[in-house]
Amino acid sequence: MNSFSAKLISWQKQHGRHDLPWQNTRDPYAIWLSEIMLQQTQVGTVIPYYQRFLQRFPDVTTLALAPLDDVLAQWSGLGYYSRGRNLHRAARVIVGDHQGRFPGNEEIIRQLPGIGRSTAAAIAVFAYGERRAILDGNVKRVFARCFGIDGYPGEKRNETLLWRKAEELLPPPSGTGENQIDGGIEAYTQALMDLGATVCTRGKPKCPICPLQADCIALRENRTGKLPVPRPRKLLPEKETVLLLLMRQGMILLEKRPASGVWGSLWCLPEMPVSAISTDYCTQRFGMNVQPLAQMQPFDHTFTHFRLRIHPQPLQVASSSCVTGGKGQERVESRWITPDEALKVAIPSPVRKLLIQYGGAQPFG
DNA sequence: AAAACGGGGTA
DNA sequence: TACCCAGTTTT
Repeated sequence: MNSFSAKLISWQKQHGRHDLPWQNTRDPYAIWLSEIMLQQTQVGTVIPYYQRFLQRFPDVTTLALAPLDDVLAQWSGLGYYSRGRNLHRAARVIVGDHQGRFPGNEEIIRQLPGIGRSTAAAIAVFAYGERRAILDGNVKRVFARCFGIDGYPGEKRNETLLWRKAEELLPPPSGTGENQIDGGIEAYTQALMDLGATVCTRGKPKCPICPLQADCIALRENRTGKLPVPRPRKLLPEKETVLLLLMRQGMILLEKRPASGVWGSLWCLPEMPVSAISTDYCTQRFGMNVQPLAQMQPFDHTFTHFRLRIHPQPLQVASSSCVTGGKGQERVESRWITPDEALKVAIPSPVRKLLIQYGGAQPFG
């Protein structure tokens, strides 16, 4: 047992998290679900979704047989809907290609959609006790500080180094040592995650209570604030758009976005160029007679690659309007829906915010 | 306003 | 393989 893993395992037993809903199970399906939900989403947010999801889809077959729309409805509000789509796709692969049994080892797990190297390793560790290295954002931060790794961890060279570290530091295979602790790989893996989430945090790390404080290069050199080094900055282009809140008899119009590009396949408010005049635009595009309603504040939504300034435009649709379509448009799927129902389908977060905000300010309709 | 975050897609 | 992309929250 090397001292690094020994320290972490013993820390985990005393100070780690032990009562998360997906701990204390060996069901690979439940563990898989938790790992996917935990990508890019914090524990506290995940828990209620995780429990609801498992109730509705208790096993992989139930999930595979369900319509995608039902899956995305359960996912609604969690964001990153491609995770939900991949989850559903993977469930169908498991039922179609693996007789409905969750793949029994890391190599096969990793071939499923939505599962990369780190996620596959985490599932294999917690479900099967396989001895595999994980390397998620938390682990990268812990390692970058502890070993004083200079340079952006996403860079190829550093990433290779980090993966090598991650594998070297694994507790030794069970059955080989005298002080082998049972469940070592699980406790070790959980320790790395918990340490990154609760102690070795991005800002204000709690170094005085860290089990690695004696080893940590960043701490010794007073560089915890400098490591890991941030991703190189790029200038963000700015774009602007108008989102139309078309109201008609208490319903609002949503459109399905194209599968590729921003907000792919999500339900969204109709978009209009800022240069257009809303009344003209709606006549042309939808064949609707509309009247502008109360002004709303523009706000920014930041993507990784650009900043989008959104101008919300509420519009009252004359009930006499023809609502079945305008001229020359490709057929985009669209639906009138009550704002309450809209919040239950897969919508991007700025649209969600807008609906909540508008619903709070005005009674819909 | 910046940083993070893990996987997918494409050249 | 080496890029670049997407979507959202936290700090």
